[in-house]
Amino acid sequence: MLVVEDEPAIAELVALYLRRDGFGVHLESSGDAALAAIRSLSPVAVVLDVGLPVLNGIEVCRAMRAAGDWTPVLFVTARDDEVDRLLGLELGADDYITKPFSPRELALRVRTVLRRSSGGVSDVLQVGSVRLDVGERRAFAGSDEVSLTSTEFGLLAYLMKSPRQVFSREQLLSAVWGYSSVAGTRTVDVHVAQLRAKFGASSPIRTVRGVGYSADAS
Amino acid sequence: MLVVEDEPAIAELVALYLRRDGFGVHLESSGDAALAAIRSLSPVAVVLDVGLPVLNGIEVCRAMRAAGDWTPVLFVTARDDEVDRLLGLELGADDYITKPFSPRELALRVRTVLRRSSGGVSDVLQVGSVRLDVGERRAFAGSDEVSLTSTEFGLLAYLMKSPRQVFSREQLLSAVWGYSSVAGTRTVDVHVAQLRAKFGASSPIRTVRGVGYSADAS
DNA sequence: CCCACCGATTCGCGAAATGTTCATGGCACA
DNA sequence: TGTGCCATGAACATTTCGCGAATCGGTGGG
Repeated sequence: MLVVEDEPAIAELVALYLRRDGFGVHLESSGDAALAAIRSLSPVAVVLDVGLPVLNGIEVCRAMRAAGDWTPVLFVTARDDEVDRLLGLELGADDYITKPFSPRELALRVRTVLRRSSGGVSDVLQVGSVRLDVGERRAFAGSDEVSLTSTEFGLLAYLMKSPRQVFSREQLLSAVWGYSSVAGTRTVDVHVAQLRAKFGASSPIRTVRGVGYSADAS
Repeated sequence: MLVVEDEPAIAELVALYLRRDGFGVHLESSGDAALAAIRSLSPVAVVLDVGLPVLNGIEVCRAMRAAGDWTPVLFVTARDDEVDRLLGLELGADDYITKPFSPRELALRVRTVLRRSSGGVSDVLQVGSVRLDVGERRAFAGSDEVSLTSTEFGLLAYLMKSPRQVFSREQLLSAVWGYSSVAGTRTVDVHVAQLRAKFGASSPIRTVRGVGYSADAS
């Protein structure tokens, strides 16, 4: 997954959410660097800001297509009038999203674009007997479905994306709740408790005293 | 394969994608030239822009049908209300797609149209006990027919094309209402409520709080 | 054995998302 | 031109969820 965006703050935020959804993310800030990266990295999809300086997103996409590269592209546009330009010309895109967007929305669209272009592979996470279908937003304990809220799902998904890796409460807050969150670190505990209650004995969340939590089979 | 489109940029792009899919593509930019080309080339299918100057797409199709030519036609329309006109006129259209469209989507539909016209298979979507005949635009709950408006049908069909996949309200608006739609996201809710009311207990629409909706059996 | 610290759990409030109803206005069709 | 259907958004009802505070439990060090 390649993200091309010249505003570092936005780029970081987007990367954060995509990584949380299990994508390997590489960042670029200019059009020509993007083209080089696309050639060398062969990403599964490209998130492309239209308003790049010098070589803009549309031109990058056109160059890719002209070179025979059909990697899925998702455009990010700043304003509605840019949308109109998109509408007329660049049908080479697979989807677009308008700023300001919620990172969650972006991640959803990326998955949709990938599913459309690659024939319906939905990404499934599994740790122990717990299974998470990210595309369908469903959770299972063995064969029983467990109903999770949005936050619970995001938290569990983030942990399960990196099994056995330990995350601090602060890490989890910024990753799952976002940078602008005002929630206290105790809130993480509450949701962990909630998850454990819902999964019972098969709960995959391990406490690492003095450090944080991790998703683990045992 | 004949593509009739008066905007050169779009025509070129569409041709690019169709050729990539192995079709031989011929381009025309006006209605009367299209009719001549159809007679002389006998294409396997025609991609026809509704908004052509002078002789528009609908008239071209009507002329073809009147002349006994039942070559599959895929309409490209700029707006949803044109869709209604298409359906109301009950032309021999085999499918339609709204601008702006993803070229991938177009290629997909062309293949579907060709398959249908050669094998006579009408595509039917089914989730749980709800069945949607896309070709005839009819909906059924079990064996009972349910009467849907065109917006309701479009929404339900889009959801059922990707069962269990979750779509945000924004995604649904883009896909069903069109990119240039100005409708608010709550409008989606209203139509979901309509569909649920019409299908009652067998409603296939699942709410995913904080994310959106999906079509689902359970 | 006691104390301090950390984590687990419960509870209630406030906020946000969703469901539903209704009035308006536009558009197609007669 | 009149009629009726339907999309739309506002308004209201309802449910759900996030969050912090308080309490309880457990663990390890002194």
